[in-house]
Amino acid sequence: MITIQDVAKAAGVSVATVSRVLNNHPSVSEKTREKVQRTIDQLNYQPNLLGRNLRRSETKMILVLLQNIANPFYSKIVKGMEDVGYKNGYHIMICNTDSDPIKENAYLKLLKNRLVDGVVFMAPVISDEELTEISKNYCVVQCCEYKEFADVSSVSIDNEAAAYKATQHLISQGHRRIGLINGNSGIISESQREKGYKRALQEAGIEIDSQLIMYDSYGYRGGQRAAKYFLSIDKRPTAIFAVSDIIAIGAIKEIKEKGLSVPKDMAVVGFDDTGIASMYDPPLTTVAQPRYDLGRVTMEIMLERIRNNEAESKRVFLEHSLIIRESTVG
Amino acid sequence: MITIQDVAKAAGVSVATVSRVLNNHPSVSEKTREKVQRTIDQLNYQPNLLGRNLRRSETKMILVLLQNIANPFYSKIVKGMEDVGYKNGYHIMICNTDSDPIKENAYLKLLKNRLVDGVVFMAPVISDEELTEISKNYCVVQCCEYKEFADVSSVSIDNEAAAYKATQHLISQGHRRIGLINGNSGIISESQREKGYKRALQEAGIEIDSQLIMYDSYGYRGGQRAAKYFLSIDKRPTAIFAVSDIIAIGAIKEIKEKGLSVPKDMAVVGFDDTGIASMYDPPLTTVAQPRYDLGRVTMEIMLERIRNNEAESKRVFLEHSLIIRESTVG
DNA sequence: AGGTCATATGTAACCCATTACATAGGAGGA
DNA sequence: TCCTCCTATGTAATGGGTTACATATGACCT
Repeated sequence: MITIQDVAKAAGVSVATVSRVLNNHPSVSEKTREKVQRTIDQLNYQPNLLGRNLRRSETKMILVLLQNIANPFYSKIVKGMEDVGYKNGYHIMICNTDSDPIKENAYLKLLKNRLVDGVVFMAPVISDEELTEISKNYCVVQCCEYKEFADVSSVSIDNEAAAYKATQHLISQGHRRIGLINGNSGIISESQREKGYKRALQEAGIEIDSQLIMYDSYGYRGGQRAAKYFLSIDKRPTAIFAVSDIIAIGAIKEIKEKGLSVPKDMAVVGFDDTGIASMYDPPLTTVAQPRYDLGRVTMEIMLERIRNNEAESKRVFLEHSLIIRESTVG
Repeated sequence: MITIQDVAKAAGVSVATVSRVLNNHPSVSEKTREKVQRTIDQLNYQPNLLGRNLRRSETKMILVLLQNIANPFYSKIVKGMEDVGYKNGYHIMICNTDSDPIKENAYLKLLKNRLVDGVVFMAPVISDEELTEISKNYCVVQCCEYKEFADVSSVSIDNEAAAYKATQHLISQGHRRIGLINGNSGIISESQREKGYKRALQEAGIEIDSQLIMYDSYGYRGGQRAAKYFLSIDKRPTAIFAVSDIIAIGAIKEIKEKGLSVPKDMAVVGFDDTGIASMYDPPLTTVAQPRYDLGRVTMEIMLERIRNNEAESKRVFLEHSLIIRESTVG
């Protein structure tokens, strides 16, 4: 392996000068710079970042902890983070936690052991207090899901307002019995979306019927199960608001399988506007999150925090929008 | 920051002894070990991995280069890699290349700069020669897609045989005019699958009609465009083999939109058995790859190579299977 | 000429953990 | 008692950069 020493010797200068050339330090004469650069090129020298990282005590790596990359919701968010990181010389490291606290903890070691300069939590399972504590010593930002009582920056949409808008849309289509298929993993968006759903009903003078609120796992099967239940009850709903596209699609599949039509017999709204929403049959009405920007802003806040460790934590909410497609409008 | 020096001082031993305790070196007396461990716990000392990495010249990180994590095909593969890596103390770093040679090259710097111990290519854009060259000095494995003439280990399925089987299935359903929707990105699976498609036709005594072979970008739109074309030509095909599920779904959407039925008017086969295949309406007949195992085996070969740098490169082919659903069978 | 100052470069400490080698101290045998 | 050998521990070199500080060189001024 070629080291800075080898380059220094070959170029007839000291390692300090080579280092200065590598880092574009101004106090190197043009002549020397050229000579050193030529030697670097000749030897095809690549600085060993392990040495640099140790000395600088930084790695220019950001860890992104998400539940599972299988979730199509994440891809554009990660893209936003990557683009901003890349521009600033940072690399992104994506890791699946499977919402397993043990795994999450294992990855947090990378932070504590200085192998990454910061961590983005997409769905923290750690407690509010621990998260706040970690944030005192390390750079942490939350994206989309966040811990309400943790004093740690977060970037998300206003889930309550988004759910309110989605439910209102169903009401405006004449629906009075509207089912909610919520997740059951205890993340903050669930309770916020339920609040928005309830507020829309209340404001429209519709009584909240706990029979119409189902909790199941995120995913296709959860949607199928919930829809099956809704179709089985006495006064079945005429519309469903599902807190994710995949849940909504599971529900639609179930409804169609029963020989019913979407949206005529049952309207369905999803959430996230993942790729499948527009591809499905019928195309899905859904709440679009500004995914790229969620990632972009998250990374901007992260870099700000890395540069100024004293930066105050903040909550940022980005705009969402309701995308109306054929699953709710005949 | 607490260093090994602090621990040594507090415990009244040398740094060497602390290091030995950290690394479970046998030549430490039980008494000393306990004393040091107590101090470590008391100070909540976390070894700085930057120091360790520099000294050991390894980072226990593996870089996985894929085109884009948005592709649902990857998630289980990555899971397989992670599980094996995790068990062996390795972390996985996922990076999107967008098939951009510049980005790919930038990430390869992480390898050359020693920031990762190895690289998995899921879709190399680099040339066969360069790849072979890199593999001489660094640990590299290819997964799913690979460079045919690069002397670098790879793990994949037999794409030719899989496409042969898929096409044969359509033939067995009585189809004689079978369209192929292939990708146009030049990866090896494209030509292999086309070969398999052609072989199945030839063996069944069906003439190959170049009118029935379309090349478009991977993705929903590509599928739609190709289907639109197939529906417009004179002697339209009665079945389509698409080289990815998303392409197939784009095609189905287009077919249904024209008021035709799948599979009655047009049967469709996809590839990969991604989640959407079973969720779609109709559920999609597709070729399932052993995705978890592809990842698992890839990582096993990687670790083998890391441990024994002299290990020979090899090509591993895992079993695939055709999953028949309603998009081809009434 | 002598002094001041800026520029360019070198020397060596430093980041933190690992480990080869050295050594102290105790056990056991002659 | 003296010697050998083993165990436990310490000392210091090491990995590859970065950078504070020291110094050499030369320009410019009086």
